[in-house]
Amino acid sequence: MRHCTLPNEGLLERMKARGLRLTGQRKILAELLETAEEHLDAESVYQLAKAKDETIHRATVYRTLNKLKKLGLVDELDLMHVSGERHFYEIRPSTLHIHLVCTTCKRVDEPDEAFWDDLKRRVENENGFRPEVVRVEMAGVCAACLRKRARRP
Amino acid sequence: MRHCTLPNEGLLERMKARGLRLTGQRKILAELLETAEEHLDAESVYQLAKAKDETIHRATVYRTLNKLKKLGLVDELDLMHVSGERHFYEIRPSTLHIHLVCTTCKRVDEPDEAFWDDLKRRVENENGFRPEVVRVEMAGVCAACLRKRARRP
DNA sequence: CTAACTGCAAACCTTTTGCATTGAC
DNA sequence: GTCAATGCAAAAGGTTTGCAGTTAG
Repeated sequence: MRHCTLPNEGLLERMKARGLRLTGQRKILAELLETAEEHLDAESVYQLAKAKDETIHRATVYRTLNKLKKLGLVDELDLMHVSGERHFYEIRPSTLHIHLVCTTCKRVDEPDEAFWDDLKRRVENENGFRPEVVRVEMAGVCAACLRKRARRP
Repeated sequence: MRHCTLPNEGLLERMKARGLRLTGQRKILAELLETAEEHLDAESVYQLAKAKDETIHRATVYRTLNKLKKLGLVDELDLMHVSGERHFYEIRPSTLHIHLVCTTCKRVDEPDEAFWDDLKRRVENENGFRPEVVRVEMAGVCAACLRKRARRP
């Protein structure tokens, strides 16, 4: 299991391939999204970007995130509102997102994708629906918090 | 498979059980949420409510939806942004939500929950995570649109 | 060169809040 | 009667847009 660190090489390349111009601002934003250790909302992206380039503007962040979203290079998540109303952005890792959100410590983990094929096959067979992008979000209690809870009940 | 019509008796009763006062406005809102044929966003809820009671105010709709959300009686969904940025509300059917969103016709279906136990058991065994609320959203092509596509390729 | 992109500021839209009043229990 | 809930209006918050200047390709 990994903790939200996708070694997702080549967002910039994929942006270029889709015809986007690789401006300085976009290079910063792409790098931020690629190396993020946690899910970022628009404001966090803006703050981190501003730390690297004082002149970057909120509007640019919004415009870029929207563009990436429309191209399907980035996805917007609410993580079941466990952390309030914020919306988070992440590079689209594949066609599958699985997020385990701990309601106790707010940590988000992304488990391995072992059951993806089962899930997809079942939906295709039983419902005639052909899944293209799948999002699975579970809110619950993570292993660490379960252990803590067991120690101090 | 059903089409987003949950015979979900008793939202009002559950509200009362949680200590909420059953005002005229809340009765209208509860009925709307219970009988909705499709997922409603806040503005739609407001418009439908206004049709039944001219004096009802947006603030009341927001306050009520928030209250229901915090109590876990209602959930907020983005349905993978297939229909833009709108957020939808639905009565929490159980701890499990499965939505199949067709990217072609925008229809949302909710399949039967046969694989729920598998999914939960696997996450619990493989990741030590205890799921409490599970949301599965799939964007793809529904059976009807696949058939249409097959006829006119 | 030129179309795409940016910064800026204003506009926009959705949601929240303070306050006086109303109404459920 | 009391406290929660409402309507109203104003504020807040987050996001988008028009425009003029800049820059990647």
